[in-house]
Amino acid sequence: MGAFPDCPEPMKQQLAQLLSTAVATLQADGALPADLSVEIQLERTRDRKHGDFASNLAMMLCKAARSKPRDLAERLLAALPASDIVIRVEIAGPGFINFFLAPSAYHALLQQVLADGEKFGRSDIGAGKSVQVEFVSANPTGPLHVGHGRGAAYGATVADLLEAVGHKVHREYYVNDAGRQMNILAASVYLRYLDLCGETLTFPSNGYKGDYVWDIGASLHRKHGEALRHSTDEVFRDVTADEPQGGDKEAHIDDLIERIRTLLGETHYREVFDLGLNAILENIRRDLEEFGVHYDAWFSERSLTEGGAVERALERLKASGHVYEKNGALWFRSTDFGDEKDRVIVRDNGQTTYFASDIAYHMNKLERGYDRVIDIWGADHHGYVPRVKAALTALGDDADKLDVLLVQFAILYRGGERMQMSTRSGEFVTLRELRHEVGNDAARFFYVLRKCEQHMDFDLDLAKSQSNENPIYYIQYAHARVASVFRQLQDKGFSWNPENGAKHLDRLSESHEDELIVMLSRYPEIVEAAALNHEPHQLAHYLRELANAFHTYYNAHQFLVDDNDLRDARLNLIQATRQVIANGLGLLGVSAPDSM
RNA sequence: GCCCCGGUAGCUCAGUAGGAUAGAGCAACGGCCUUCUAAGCCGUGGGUCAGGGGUUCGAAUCCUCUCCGGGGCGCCA
Repeated sequence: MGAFPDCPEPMKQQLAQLLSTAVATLQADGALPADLSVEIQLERTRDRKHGDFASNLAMMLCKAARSKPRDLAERLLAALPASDIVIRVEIAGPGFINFFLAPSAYHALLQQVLADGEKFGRSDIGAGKSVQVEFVSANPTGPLHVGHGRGAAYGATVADLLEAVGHKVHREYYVNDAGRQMNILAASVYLRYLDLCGETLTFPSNGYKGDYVWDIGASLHRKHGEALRHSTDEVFRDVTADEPQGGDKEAHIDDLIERIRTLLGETHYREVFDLGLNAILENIRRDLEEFGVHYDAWFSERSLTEGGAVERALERLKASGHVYEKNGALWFRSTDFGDEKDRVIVRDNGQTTYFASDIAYHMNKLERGYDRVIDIWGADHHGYVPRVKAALTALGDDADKLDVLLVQFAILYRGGERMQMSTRSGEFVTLRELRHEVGNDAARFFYVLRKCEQHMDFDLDLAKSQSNENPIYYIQYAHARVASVFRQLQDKGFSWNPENGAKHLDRLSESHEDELIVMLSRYPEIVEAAALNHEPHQLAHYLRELANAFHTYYNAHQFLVDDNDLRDARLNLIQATRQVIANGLGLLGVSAPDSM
């Protein structure tokens, strides 16, 4: 443990070490095949009658040993080296090896929590490996809505967890600042501007209808007055009819974009475009920042095109021989790599597709030398995974370095009715509204309470009306209660002597105390599992259990007792509890208040 | 049609790379505040783990089929 030379190996690792020594001994004796590679499995027991940790090792190896599980367990037990932290080992059931830990092991752990403080639970098992995590990356065509919130909370927490276990994490937002959607936004802004100039027009059915588009149109008007105004007749001349008028909504908006572009000229058009882009991007940035979601980089899609990266990616693909021309377009033969069909990378009109940019982007990510690259996408993009991996493989890159984590939708209900989440129609609940309604803490916690592949039903009315019953308050309350106890210390004429407490931890003999200490000792294992499996919900659930153990203890026993030794020992315990809750909530981006 | 995710208590969900008698919250019911914050605690009831078949010492967990729900299958991004 290079980063923390003072802290002993976690209990679990120590026990695993004992078992592997025993296995090696049996292998030397010929009781087990020498070439057998053994993976030690140890797990927390569900019932303390079975000790603290259990291993199914004997049952796993009984075939290789040509022996009954219980017999093998006996031999393993005999070969087990002595250890300070183990008080007893038993064989139980079909052949489980159950470890009972010494109280001193738990007492040492308690002191370690106090000594490590906010570092407790962190580790360096990530060994400094670099990981890039890209998440949210919503198109800057409108404010973030509650659907994006899940990706934001999940991505931020996964990133923080990975950092906590020793990875070097780079958080990135991919800004889709090129492409058709942004042009539609620019056109929408311009049309709202014309409206404010006094023009009468029918807004395209495919335009962005949200109120924020009016706002951007208004700031365009403030800046330029009527200088950019063109008559409705001029703008809509020769434009394909919109769908409600019996035409084609896609052609209608595309024609409008071209028309507006021509009328404004490239400079002014770009100005309108950038005004929309920057206004929305700034809004998104602030929103995420307020949500406790921070980025190291905002990566522009346009920079890929302008910097020649797309061109370079296409050249490399061509050189790989997996590209062909058909119907005037350029295709990538992704079927060579298991994709279900080939994909266009340059359209017949000469424009590169979004996919082409994405190939260039992922090429760029790998060129930056990360050990791992994690993309967090909405589940609706799942079909996209094979083609991106196919492209990386075709480029000669290691596609296995890329992990795509798919986050299922949060389905929003209000008044029992399902709500649509369409940026285009302007009908959506923004992330900001949600944060204001239920608070940042509750929102962050709620989003990571379920594993990412689980669909999420989110009843807004319920979240609002029951905000006091949200589990987050239960956890925060436990933290506040500890703080409150310490505030009461002086009022009662006591003081806390942690050194004295450390000397009398054996006074913590109540079953509630025992259970709480065991819960605390699990924390490093939980952080590790949550990080490596990208499952923040494990930490969220753990914290609830920890809070439960604390509340139960709180109700059963008085901490501020007259007995100095017992009082100090109990204060050590609850201070450690407070520390672990604060650390865990911190990793989830949730505050740990001292009073509520 | 093909692909991805899900189906566990009335509701919302956990179940740790198969492990010992299936858990929690909410909802329901019954208790606990002259004592460190009752946003709390204690207790009760509630389940053919969607269904069939298979794999093995052992399956909610792995394989397979069926049924149900959500999403995806563009020269859109």
